[in-house]
Amino acid sequence: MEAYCLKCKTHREMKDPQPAFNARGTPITRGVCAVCGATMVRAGLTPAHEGLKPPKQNEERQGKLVIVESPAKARTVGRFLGKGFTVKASVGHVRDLLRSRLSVDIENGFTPTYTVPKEKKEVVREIKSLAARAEEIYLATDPDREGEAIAWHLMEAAAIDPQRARRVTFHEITEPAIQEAFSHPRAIDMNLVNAQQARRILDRLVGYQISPILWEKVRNRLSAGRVQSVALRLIVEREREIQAFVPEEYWTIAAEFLPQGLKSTFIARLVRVDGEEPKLPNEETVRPLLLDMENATFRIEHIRRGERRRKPAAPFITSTLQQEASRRLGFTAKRTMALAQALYEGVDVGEGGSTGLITYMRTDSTNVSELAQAEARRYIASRFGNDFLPAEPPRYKTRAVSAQEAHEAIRPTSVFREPEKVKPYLEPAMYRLYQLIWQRFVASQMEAAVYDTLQVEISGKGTAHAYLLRASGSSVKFPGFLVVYEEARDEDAQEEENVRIPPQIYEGQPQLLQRLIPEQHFTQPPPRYTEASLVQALEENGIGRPSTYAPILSTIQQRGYVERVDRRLVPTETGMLVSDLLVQHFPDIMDVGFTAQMEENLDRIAGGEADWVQVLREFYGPFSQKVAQAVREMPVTRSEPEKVGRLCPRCGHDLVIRYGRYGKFISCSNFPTCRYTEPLLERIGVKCPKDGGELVERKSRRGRIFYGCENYPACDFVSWKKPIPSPCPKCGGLLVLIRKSEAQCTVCQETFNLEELMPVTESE
DNA sequence: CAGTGAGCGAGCTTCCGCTTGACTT
Repeated sequence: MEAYCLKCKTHREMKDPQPAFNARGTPITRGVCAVCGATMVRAGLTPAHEGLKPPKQNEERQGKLVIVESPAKARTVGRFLGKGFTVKASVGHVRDLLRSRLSVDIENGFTPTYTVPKEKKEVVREIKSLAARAEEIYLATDPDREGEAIAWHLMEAAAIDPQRARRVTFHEITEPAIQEAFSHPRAIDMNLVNAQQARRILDRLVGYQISPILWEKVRNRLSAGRVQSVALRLIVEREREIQAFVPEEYWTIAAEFLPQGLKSTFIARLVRVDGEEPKLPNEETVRPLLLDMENATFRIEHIRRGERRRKPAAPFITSTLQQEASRRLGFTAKRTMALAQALYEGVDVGEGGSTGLITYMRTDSTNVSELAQAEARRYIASRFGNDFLPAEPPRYKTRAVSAQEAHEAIRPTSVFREPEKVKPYLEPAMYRLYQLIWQRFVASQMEAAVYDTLQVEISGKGTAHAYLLRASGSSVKFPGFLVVYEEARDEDAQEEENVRIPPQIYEGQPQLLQRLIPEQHFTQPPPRYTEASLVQALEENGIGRPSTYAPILSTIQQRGYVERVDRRLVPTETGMLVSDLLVQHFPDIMDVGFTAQMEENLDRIAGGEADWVQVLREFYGPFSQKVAQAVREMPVTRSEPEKVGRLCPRCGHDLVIRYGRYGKFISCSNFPTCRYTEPLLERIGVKCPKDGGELVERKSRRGRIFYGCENYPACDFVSWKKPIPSPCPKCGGLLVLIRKSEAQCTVCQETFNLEELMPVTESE
């Protein structure tokens, strides 16, 4: 008998043919290839099958198969379900459009062609074989649009009979939630799946039709997309605001008073002159007021005592975790997510085996399971006392409009695993992130902090004007959650006024003016985005998802649209150019409201009120017009590659700077005839301490920047930290930057402030 | 992640979202 051999890729003779039935009851013949020995299967009924009976399916099939998305989740769910259940992970999506092709048949109702990518073949194969033998199949992927689509793709790719596919969903990995879910299985919701398909196809059309225009008009390898291009636009627009900003001078006046009969003073600020808010644009307007105030008489007009309650922040979701880890720990979004992933997957903390320390880290929900709330309340009561326990567990509203709330908030899996207890088992960075998550969660379940507030108004009578000054202060009356955690202040936020005011003051009390404090200020431009504040802006507009915030930041930097300078995102020339071109030719897609509008349509598809093909059609009609117009009208700004000013040592043509996958490099302008290349080395204007050669910026194999001598390999001087031109004032050694404005000597280890070192700061 | 340190490359590129490895491209 002949059969097709997968290994030989042709028909071969089959050795040892055995009649059998496959898991679905189809008659087959199994054997081995006579040439290569690989296992062969050939379908079809043969005379040899006579007398054999196909296995009775329901007797053959046994056990229950459950599929979730994440392997770590599979372990936990497996523990709760116990014997009789096999829990497998799909490890995310199992099918997608090809990367190398559009894979969308626009003419035929936007029909997508899905493929199982190479790295997912094994997962699908295993699930397929388990599903064929299982008595019951539960698709327990995440309870959101993507999860529903993954369930459907699994069914398609692993040949699961729709009649047998039971869809179950749970929003938290707790025993009651899982039991509840399994008692109410349902069919796959094709409306939800279609909403996801519409999203996927729209993103593919936008990305794959706009990007090539940029290759043609601007530069190769550029990209555009519904999410990344709007993120870029935000950064570019902020930069323009900063560039256009004209600082305005203004002045403030504060006064230090000694309350009559007391010994300690306090400071109040001037808020009214003759009942009006004072306008103080320059020193000329300030001086006459100062002269008049110096001889004025002051007394306390009004004292307002009050109480202010401050509630704890909600437990973390992905965006707030990234923001807080950036502010407090200085982590990039990427690093935060890698550390959180490790905490989620589990660490050996001496409890036998590996223990998952936190719940899932890609979430947009602040919900907390009742079990975790109850546990936190027990912990708080025993550790801090009942005063610190609110009457009811607090509920936190999810801010983002487009939140899908498929998971819980990010919290420790048990509050009883205190940071100090697990510290010995964790890397320092992991420990610090765990501590942050633990503290934030415990605080979120605690009582509000209570402050005593005090506001004092002081009136002043001068010869020319009447004055009103104000001072406010507060003191903690009951710390509440503050004993555990306080949210970090944003670097860009205004300091809240808090003045120490002597408590024995009273209304009508005369105040002796000690001194006047005039201060010159200038209005400030809005700050550049940090990774954290950009993520916040994206989230507020419903752009991107928890799983994509960190990758988006990487993409716009990799494309050369944006650079990070001192943790701030600064657009490059290319970034500004591309953003402007896209805004001009694709104003709809570049609108920050585009995603929200798309989401509305997706919701209508999911709710059965709209047809997904129709939604795509309505989008694509106008969009394809814009694409055609952009192809025709977008100006070509492809610039000639910049000349280096040297000639190619091999063929004598000009050397030019080109952009490769890993950034700029030098090559011959006569490419492809001449293939000469060399790395582009940027001098930093500092001489090598070893041989006096120029120091240059280089990149390690892993992409990190370091500084070395241009004479390498003859000279092997290297430094991770950036050397600066001025020598150590103490020993003359080489100084390197250890912080933004601090340098350290590589010889005597002395540290110096940059300003005291260099009257002329280095030019960037 | 922590420690890490000197290539390659170009024209064949690209999207967003879901998830981990397998190893640095």
